[in-house]
Amino acid sequence: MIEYAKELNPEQYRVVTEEGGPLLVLAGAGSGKTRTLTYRVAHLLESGIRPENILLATFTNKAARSMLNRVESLVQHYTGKIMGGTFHSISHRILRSYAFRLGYSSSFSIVDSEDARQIIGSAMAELKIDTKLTKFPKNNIIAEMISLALNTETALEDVISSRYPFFLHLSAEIHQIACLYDQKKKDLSVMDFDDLLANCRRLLREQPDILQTLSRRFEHVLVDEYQDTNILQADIVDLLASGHRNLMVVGDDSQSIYSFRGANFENIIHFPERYPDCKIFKLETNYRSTPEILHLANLSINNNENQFPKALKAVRNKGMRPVIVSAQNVLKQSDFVAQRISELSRSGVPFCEMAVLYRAHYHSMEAQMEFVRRDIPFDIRSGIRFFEQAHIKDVTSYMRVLVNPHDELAWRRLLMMYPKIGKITFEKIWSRLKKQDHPLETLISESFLQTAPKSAQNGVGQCRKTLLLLLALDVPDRTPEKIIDLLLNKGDYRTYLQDSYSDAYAREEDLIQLGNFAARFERMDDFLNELALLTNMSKEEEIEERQEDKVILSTIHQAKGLEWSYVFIIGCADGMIPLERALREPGGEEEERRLFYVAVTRAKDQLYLSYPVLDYSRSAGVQTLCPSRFLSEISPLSPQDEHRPFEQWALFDD
DNA sequence: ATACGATTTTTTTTT
DNA sequence: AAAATCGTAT
Repeated sequence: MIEYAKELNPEQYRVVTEEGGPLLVLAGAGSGKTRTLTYRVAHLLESGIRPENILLATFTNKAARSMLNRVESLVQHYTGKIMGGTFHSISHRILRSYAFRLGYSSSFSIVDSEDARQIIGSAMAELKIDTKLTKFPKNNIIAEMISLALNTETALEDVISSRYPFFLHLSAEIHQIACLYDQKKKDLSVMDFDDLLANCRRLLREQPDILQTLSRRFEHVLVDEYQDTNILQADIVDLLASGHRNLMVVGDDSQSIYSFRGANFENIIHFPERYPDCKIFKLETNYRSTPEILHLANLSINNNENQFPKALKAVRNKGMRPVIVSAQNVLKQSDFVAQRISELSRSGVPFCEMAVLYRAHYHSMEAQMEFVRRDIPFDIRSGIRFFEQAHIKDVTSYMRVLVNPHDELAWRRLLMMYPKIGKITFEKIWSRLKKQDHPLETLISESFLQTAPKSAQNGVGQCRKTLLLLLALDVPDRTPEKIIDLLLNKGDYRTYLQDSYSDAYAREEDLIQLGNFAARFERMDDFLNELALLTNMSKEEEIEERQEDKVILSTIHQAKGLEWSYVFIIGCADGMIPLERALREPGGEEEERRLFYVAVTRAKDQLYLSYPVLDYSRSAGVQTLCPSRFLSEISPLSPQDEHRPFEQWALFDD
């Protein structure tokens, strides 16, 4: 038996042991939110709820996994599985069973954003839209518009007029593209990320029997990071909880940082209106940070109008005041960070207790170089995601055509790797292939080779050879691991890698790791579908959960929910955070301030805020930067004042 | 006509 | 660093 009263504080204890019904938990940063949630699940299990009757929606799959692992170690013996994961992965699993009720094949596949962009691109080509004559938005911008319209439930026209007013005159064309995009997805039998949510909601809304089955199955619904849900996700939750109303949502409106993808923190603000009988709990004791760090965080977030009033209380002993460092330029800034990290390391702090956070990936470039130069071990949690890298997508496209020979996007990627096959030649080949019942067999037939476009025959021949090798594998042997091995050692992919990339060897290692990772899945199509939803983790995270002693470099977004003893926030200049571009969005400044708040509250012991005075960008040239408004607005006092929430360090040249 | 290499631009955040 | 664009070679 777990001794709840001993292991939890009174605030947490009440949440954990509260009966069912709608519950809203406002959990400030560092208040033990995850702990509360895990103990609540444990408590439900101990009170006799069966695991399969619990649904736990989290913001990342990793968060769900680690929470469920913790539950498992709390409650020793339980069998069955709790359904946990992101809304996307939960929706995905639901749709696997019921997509046929919406007219989809139950073997639909998931396209990631790159694939989605491709489809939109081909829709644009098909509509003969001239992207040259009039300045037409690029396909990724169109994708953004369509996605935002769906996730915020606004008409495409309204999204364009509020966020992309300069393209308003093109909204008719854009609308056409969106329709054709939808059509194409249906024809290809694929869903994009948004479709997963939209279709799941539609299923629950339109099919009362399914809603009944599912809402009876999930007797208790728990939602983490509720402030980052969008309307679709909130609706899905409401629907699933519509019978029993055992719904607990946990979140912190001050940490809502995903409005760019449709998250609406009003979901959490208006929760009490949607559930007038809900009970509201507040977790306001911060165990993480020193009072000095918390003071700075509180001062900053108080500049936001739109929020629940809250007062985070620090319980830790006094520590060091946060430090502001102004460096002449980005190089000096990374110099300082690296220098300080070395000093801390020499004084015995492990690297993994330190993190460098920034607003945008490209802010971290100089720091990366400096760390390499000084041999500081580090791990980057931003930039191109592991599963989205070209070589990963290359080898999985072989797997995709084996699983589904009608997968146009996979064929496209695969064929275009071969010499003399570009966009046009692919279209020619595909226009013949797609009419076939068995495209794979057709492509490897002798006769097809002869009728292929002359210049491409060599390429098609090579491709055919490789595919024949793959097909020679017995079906039980056709695992990702074996396929990767074969492509590298017998096929031509290793040569291709070496010809195309300077870091071919590192990419080869990635592929081996991918093979290991894939071994977790029983079926290859499961693996391929999950892949699209897993794109977010760095390889170490996802593939091998090894904890290494490395400094973490991360965007603030990816740092959500994590903590380190020593945190460096670089680029604390106006224009970098708040990012100039983000300020143009409605509500942009407040969202950026929340982002800053999230960054600051990651720190346990020491917080360093640095910014470069001079910055160079190709578009604007050399620019003088000011300290972030989030710093200047909380320090009206003179620099010498002892009551400033931070102290300022000067850098000296060596 | 097409592929492909060189050059230029362009960077938010992510399921 | 990657994508988009441009110019050249085939």
